[in-house]
Amino acid sequence: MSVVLQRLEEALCASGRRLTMQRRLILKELAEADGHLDTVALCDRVRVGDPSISLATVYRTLTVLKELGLVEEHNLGQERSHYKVMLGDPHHHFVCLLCGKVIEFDTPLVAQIEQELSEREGISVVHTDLHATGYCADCSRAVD
Amino acid sequence: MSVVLQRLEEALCASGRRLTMQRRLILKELAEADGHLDTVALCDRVRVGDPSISLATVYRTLTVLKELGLVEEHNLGQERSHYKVMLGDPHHHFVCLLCGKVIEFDTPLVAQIEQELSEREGISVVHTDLHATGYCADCSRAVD
DNA sequence: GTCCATGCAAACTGTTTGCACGCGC
DNA sequence: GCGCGTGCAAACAGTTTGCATGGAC
Repeated sequence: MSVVLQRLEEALCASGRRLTMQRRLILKELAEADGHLDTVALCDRVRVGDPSISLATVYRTLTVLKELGLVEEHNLGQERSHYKVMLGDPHHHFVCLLCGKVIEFDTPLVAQIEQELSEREGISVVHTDLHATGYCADCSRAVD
Repeated sequence: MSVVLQRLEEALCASGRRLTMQRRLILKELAEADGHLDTVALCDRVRVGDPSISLATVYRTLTVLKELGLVEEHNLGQERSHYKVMLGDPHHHFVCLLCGKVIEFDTPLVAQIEQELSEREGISVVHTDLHATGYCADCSRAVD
């Protein structure tokens, strides 16, 4: 069992909520997903373990996880919301305007911006979210 | 008539689309709104000028404006999408978590990030939106 | 045994679309 | 006059919720 899954389960129990089989499966898939999952994709993967799990349960579990700050919801311009486990390094997103592909990246320049901003404005930056849009390599070629 | 409104109307005409009364009203409200507007707020304001304008028209017009790159859609975690006119220099936002104050800023580092990202991933970045949160100078002092 | 969590289906909300009419060009 | 743009209402998609049952504690 991965350490991420373990931490998710512990946090859920610590909040006084019950660790049901459905939640266990949902946490497992979230922990194993390396990228973002939307609600339907998550539900599909969870149903491999138990086909009777309903989409409503997935939504309710995600709501709980958001409340606990264990998971982050992103609206990247697509039809459905995407969710990602927040344990791990912060990162940013590039979304292709044509095919919707999401590329995650991180760069020390963001920290540099935060520092510059803090000094210039006398503010205290807690979190920075960078969202780039454009055309991915494949779609750039297709346009030519 | 503001220069922003004028540029919006010109851009719409230049794209070969018709400048109807409804679109005129929608562009006017978008140009006058200093902050972000969601679809319903925009429709309400437009209906002051003409109560018969439908929400569908607002959505259709916003879709056109998005296609032309005149307006940007933001999903800031709220129920509805927000839209903002994109004319003028690009800039980014810092929002104070306590008092809600918004500080607009720009930094060459963002362009640097775009370039780095383009080269590393082989992508073509069209637009980058940076959204920082934290505590403004006043609120930082209040917390101490 | 208590009561939270679930499955189901229906309700809800934001957004899109089909259609006939009307207006910009 | 042609054809895009509009209003209306219905359709749609994602998400939430009411209710009775079942399982975690």
